[in-house]
Amino acid sequence: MSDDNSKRLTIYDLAQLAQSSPSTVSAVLNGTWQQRRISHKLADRILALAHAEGYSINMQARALRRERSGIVGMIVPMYDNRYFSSIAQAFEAEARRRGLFTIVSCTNRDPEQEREAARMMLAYRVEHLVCTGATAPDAIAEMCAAAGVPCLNLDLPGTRAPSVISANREGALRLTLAILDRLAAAGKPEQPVLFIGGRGEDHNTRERVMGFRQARRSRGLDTSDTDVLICGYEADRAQVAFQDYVERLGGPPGALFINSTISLEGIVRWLRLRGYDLDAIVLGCFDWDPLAAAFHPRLMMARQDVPAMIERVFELIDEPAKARNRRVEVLPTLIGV
Amino acid sequence: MSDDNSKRLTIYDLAQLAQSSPSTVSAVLNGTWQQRRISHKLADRILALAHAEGYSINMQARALRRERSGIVGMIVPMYDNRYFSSIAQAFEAEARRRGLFTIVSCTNRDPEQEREAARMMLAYRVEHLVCTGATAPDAIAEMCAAAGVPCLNLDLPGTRAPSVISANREGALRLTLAILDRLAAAGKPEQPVLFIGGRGEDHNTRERVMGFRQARRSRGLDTSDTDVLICGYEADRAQVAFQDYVERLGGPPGALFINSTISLEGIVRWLRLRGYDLDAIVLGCFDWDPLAAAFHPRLMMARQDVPAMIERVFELIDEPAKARNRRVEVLPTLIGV
DNA sequence: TGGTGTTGCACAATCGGTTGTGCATTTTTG
DNA sequence: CAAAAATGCACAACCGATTGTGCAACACCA
Repeated sequence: MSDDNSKRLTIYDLAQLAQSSPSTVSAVLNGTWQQRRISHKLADRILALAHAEGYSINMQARALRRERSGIVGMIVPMYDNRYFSSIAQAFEAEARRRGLFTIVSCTNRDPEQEREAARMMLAYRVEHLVCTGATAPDAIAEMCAAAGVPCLNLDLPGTRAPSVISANREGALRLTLAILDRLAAAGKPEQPVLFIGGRGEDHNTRERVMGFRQARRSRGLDTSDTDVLICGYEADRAQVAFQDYVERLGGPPGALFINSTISLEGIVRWLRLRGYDLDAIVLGCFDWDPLAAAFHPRLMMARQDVPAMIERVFELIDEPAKARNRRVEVLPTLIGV
Repeated sequence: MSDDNSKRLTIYDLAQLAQSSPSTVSAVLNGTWQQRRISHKLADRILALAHAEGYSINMQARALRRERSGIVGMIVPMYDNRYFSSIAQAFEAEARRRGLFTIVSCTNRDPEQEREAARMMLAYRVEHLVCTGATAPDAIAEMCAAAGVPCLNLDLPGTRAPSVISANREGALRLTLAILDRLAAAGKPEQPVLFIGGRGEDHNTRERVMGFRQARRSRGLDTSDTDVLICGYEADRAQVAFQDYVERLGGPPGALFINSTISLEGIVRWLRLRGYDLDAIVLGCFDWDPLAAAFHPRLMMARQDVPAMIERVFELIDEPAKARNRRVEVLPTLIGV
């Protein structure tokens, strides 16, 4: 190890130590030395020296000169949720495989924070920006367009950028059918089924409601507006809305289509605290959580296929031409049916 | 908006447009223009121009010249876990408040990936590096030391860097006491209590086992080695180890101290699939998950105090002198007791 | 032996901000 | 009204890597 008495080692320092030139050192260290006809001997010497002295390249300098940062950015609403965190994790893993460095920002579903995060990412000259669960994806898409940076939406449709989303309608349809089957098997096919959770402005929620209604219609059931509670995702909201519903109905519905694990939390908490037997109610949740599955094996879940979605994202990244405002849908898989 | 016909706008372009000089533009844009006695009028004109043209600073250039990146790095083993993801989220939020940009890497508890992530972070010239749940924290600390970058450990003690950890022993002691109380209240104080999950090389696990034993000793109970199953954290491992234990014992123990929500997943899955009533077993878990709480209100959990831990981390960052290999412990809070 | 080709490397410009310094103007002071 | 001080800005040298280009030295061929 070198003495770190003052500054970090640069290629100029190495050049001096190796009695060579900065350009040669640079070529050796970035692997282009063969093209530059640097002798094997000198290359070895420089590599050994760099290693011995603990040289670390300065990525800012490289990025500046190359006019390529090697960074991809991702904006997520939050981490502490199995869905978004697995998205971030899968994205980072795939980016790493491609030699790209990932930066992720968490914007709490706040449009202002989203804009600010996008601004920073563009300032760091990300080569691609992927937005997940943003509230204002088009604003970000426009910033990216102005900067000439390709932008993708994940889990949300944007009008101004290509997007990869779950097949929300089809997934919801299948989940609903599974719920109805379970209800019929339990001998109570006529009991009410409640759709709860999500937001009205949210495209995913709207699609899922449509799938829900469509599935019921295919079974000859009509869906009253009072059986669709779009109360927000938050656990507490869902809990309050559900309690209202149960009080109006005089008891819990026969089955529930719960639109996210967050809402599931509120519903289950309420049911358990009131002493209801979860096994007596058919539960389906659009989204997946392994702990929920462990606690309630009969819980049906539409698990969004994160690995496949990330794969599609990179396919769109690879072929920007093909991507032109396309929308790719990925079918979630049903768990516990 | 400008025509983005070719490249991104630079301060040189702005200087030309404003009939001024790059240094003036730079000063105006980074807020030091008053010190440089730039007139208010000119500053306003340049700001308006920059805004109109959608100028975005190049952080690589700034970082290179300033020799300060404004970036802090964090290494976590994984995201898709409530504990680590909330750590990442809290860290990013606090860093943002301080005008720092955060980059997080997820290294899957793999020492090689950890080294690689640290190397990259140092190449990006992070100003601080915080390691959480790393398997080889000291290796990273040494890399940082060689680079002259302050390094902190979070949730793990390192010998070569200051660290912030949960008060594992005290937390485990309190959780165990709560478990024993619950067991006594259920009228079966003599039933076996099993400690399960975690890794032997893991400092946190060792401390928690000590707290567990200590609590039992304080109640006059001895702890047999067969009642401590250090089988790894993974759900499947815990499940298999637990099944073995139950088969040896001829039935489930009266109570369980489960060392992580990951292990909890395996245990609960097994119990439920075998048809056991969770309410008949006293369950305590070192770590917290809101969905688990919803499904099983009587589950006791030691919730690690992430906000407080992050606060301590930044205190150590602020006062490097004070930090000198200190170890700060933060008491987890008991949920559901 | 002179010309051509190849090998092996160094030079210097460049990426886009930052910042110490210098120098005209203008204003203030005695 | 001259000297001193303040104002307002531009110049140019960086930061550390990349890369087009140039040019010795040597090999090869006729």
